[in-house]
Formats: sequence, C-alpha cells, structure tokens
Amino acid sequence: MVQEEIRRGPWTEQEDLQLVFYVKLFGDRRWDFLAKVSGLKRTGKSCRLRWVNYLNPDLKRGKMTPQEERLVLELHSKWGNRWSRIARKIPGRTDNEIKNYWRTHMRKKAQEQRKKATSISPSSSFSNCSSSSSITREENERNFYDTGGIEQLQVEEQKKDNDQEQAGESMKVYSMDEIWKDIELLEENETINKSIMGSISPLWDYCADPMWKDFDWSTFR
DNA sequence: AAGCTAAGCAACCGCCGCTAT
DNA sequence: GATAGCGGCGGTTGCTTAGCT
Repeated sequence: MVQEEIRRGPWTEQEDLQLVFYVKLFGDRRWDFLAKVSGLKRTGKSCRLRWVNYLNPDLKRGKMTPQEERLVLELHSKWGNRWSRIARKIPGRTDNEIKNYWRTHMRKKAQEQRKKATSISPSSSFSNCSSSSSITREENERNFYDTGGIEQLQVEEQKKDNDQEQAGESMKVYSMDEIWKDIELLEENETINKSIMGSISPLWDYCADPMWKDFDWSTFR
C-alpha cells in the first residue's frame, strides 16, 4: 500500500483556515477523521495540537499577567508538572503555553539563584544538589525545574478539584485575532470562499447538497 | 552591520489510558 | 478478556526573534 505523504512543520494560513472550518463543522473531537476528511496532509494528532494550542478561539494571547503567573506558581507547587490540569484552571491558556512559560521562568530563577549562590559562597548552591560539585549547569536547572509537586497531591483534594473543574468547565474568555479576521474576510467575499472550498478538500466533491452556499460564517465564533 | 547568545514559541514524539469491537 | 485505535498528556526539540557585543 502506498502510504499517503504526511506534512510536518509549521502550519500555513491555508491549512489553518481549513482546519478551523472543519472543526466548526464536525467538532473538536474525532481528530483522525477530521484530518482525513479535511484533506489536510496532517495527522489527527497534529490537527488537534494546532487547534488546542493556536486556533481555538477561546485562547488568550500575549504575555502572562501577574495574576496568571502567581496562579501558575501556586498550582505548580500543588500539582507539579501536571500542565493540562493547571491549564484548566487558567482560562485561555494552554498546557503548552504554561509549560513553556514555566521552563523560561524557572531557567531565569535558576540563573538568579546561581548568581546569588556564587556571590555568597562558592560552595553553596541549590538545596537539593549542594553536595555534588560535578553536577552540570543543565542538571542544576533541571533539578530546580522539577519541583515534584506531585507528591503533595492528595486524593481528597483531587476529588474536590475535579468537581470544581467540571463546574467551571464552560468558562470562555477571549477570542482569537488574526485567523478570525481571515474568516471574516472569507465571509465578506463569497467568491474567495467558494474557490477555497473548491480547492481545499475532496469532501466538496462529495457534497451534492449546496449547504455551503448558505453557511453562516458568523457562527464560527 | 554582523555575529553570537538567550528567550520564546510551535510542533513533534512516545507513552498511557480509555473505549469500541 | 484481549486488542487495536484514538485522544490526551508531558517531555523534548528545533526554529525564530530579540537583545547584546
């Protein structure tokens, strides 16, 4: 069997538009199906990731606010590297974003600590690796990074949090910018719309029903 | 202006758990 | 009950951008 070529690497605007369209059409669940039906040469996983981390209109973009930073610190001390869990508590932020933030944040922190430590005493360093002079810089950062908050996780608390999570699940805060502008442009310009629909996917070939003619793009948000 | 380094971010990989068959 | 397929998660990598020399 000839394996269909799978695209990797950065997503193009065209791919984004395609994905957004199909997610709105079929929902953000069956990613393998979406990947196939959309005609995107991407894996379901890749589609999901792109949606979750970038295209989802509920995402908040830009720098973390001090409140969010505090929340991340607090929750990480509680749960450790449970990024998706932490992300659920911070509307508009993804696990990937928080993870990246944490890494950067901790690297900075580790460097500051190291500076402090070396300025006070050459032998004093991180509390968890003070005796090992052979430990590398990277290892130091890693030790600092992995605070192991998981041990603090308690079953009772987890239950409680799960309940809270369920209750607050529908929190939706911010909308996304550029992709949606593109969608709006499409909405305004039906000729472009049609040409894209014609070229994007083999699915259109199967759709005898002209449902797309009256498709309301404004419901995309 | 050019080169270098660090920071930030997007995307991939591998593993695990859930679910349908 | 076994297993295959899929989605989700955490860890990691690599590219781009910003800042510094």
